[in-house]
Amino acid sequence: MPELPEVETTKKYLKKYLLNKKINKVWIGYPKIIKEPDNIKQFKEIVRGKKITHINRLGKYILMELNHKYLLAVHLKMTGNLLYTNSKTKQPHSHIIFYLNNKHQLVFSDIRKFGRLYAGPKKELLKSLPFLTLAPDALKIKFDKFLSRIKSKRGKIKQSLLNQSKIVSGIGNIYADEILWHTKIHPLQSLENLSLTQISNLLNAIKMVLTTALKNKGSTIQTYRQPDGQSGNYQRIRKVYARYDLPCFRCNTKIKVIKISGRSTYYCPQCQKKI
DNA sequence: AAGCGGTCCTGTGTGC
DNA sequence: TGCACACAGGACCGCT
Repeated sequence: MPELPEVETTKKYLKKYLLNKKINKVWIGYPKIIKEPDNIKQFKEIVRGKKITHINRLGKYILMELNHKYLLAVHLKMTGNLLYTNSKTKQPHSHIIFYLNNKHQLVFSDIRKFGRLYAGPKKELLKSLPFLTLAPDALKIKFDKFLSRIKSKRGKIKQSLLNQSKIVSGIGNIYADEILWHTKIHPLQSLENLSLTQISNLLNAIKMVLTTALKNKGSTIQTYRQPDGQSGNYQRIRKVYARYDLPCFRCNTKIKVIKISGRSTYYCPQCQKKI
């Protein structure tokens, strides 16, 4: 699933329903999901009996603060979901279940099992990888910082947007393509050749695309669901992602697809020219 | 520094 | 219909 808009949508929902709830019990069906600490007994000890005191987002991670002192962090990777339910029947692909003190459960489900959970003392966890190296949030960064980060790095724009520690954090494959289409920048454009105007347009497009996606509760291409099971809507208004051979909304040229570091990259060969 | 290919997994769609 | 293969919202790792 999930990039910043999907993670933020999930976070907002959880914040509404999970705050001040206590975790009574944890069920672990697939231990490899637990990345930190390395044994699941310790994981259960950290989490069990704790109250959820804050819920935040850091890049594509959801952070749940427990008793003001510990953190439970979740990365959904490609197909992970956090579902909030009071259903007694276990859904397929449920790997971790947190039983709460209000007859509800927080369920981590994930078809491909790439998602990961972390738990530990707050300060220590945030000082450890991968949290330590995350770039500023794509929705919060100011222009000066954005500019200086781009100017101090090299590489191609698409890969750079996907790299969570390079310029900003939160952008993934769908929104990188959407952002580049809106700014008319070719995905293989080098950072060093970006003009000041292009950099300014880029930041505006990042904020506009992510904010619009957020308003639409993210994109559901296949598996992303909000914690109540509902789909997002941004896929309906996307401009390029997964529109191979369809006409560009600006110029009618057929959308092309290429591979960039193994990821499908959609762009308009007419609007998005490389400099 | 940056860029690859491989890896972790399961499900779905396509073409023969 | 059956089967093989490519591909999917992410991100490490090891190598060049």
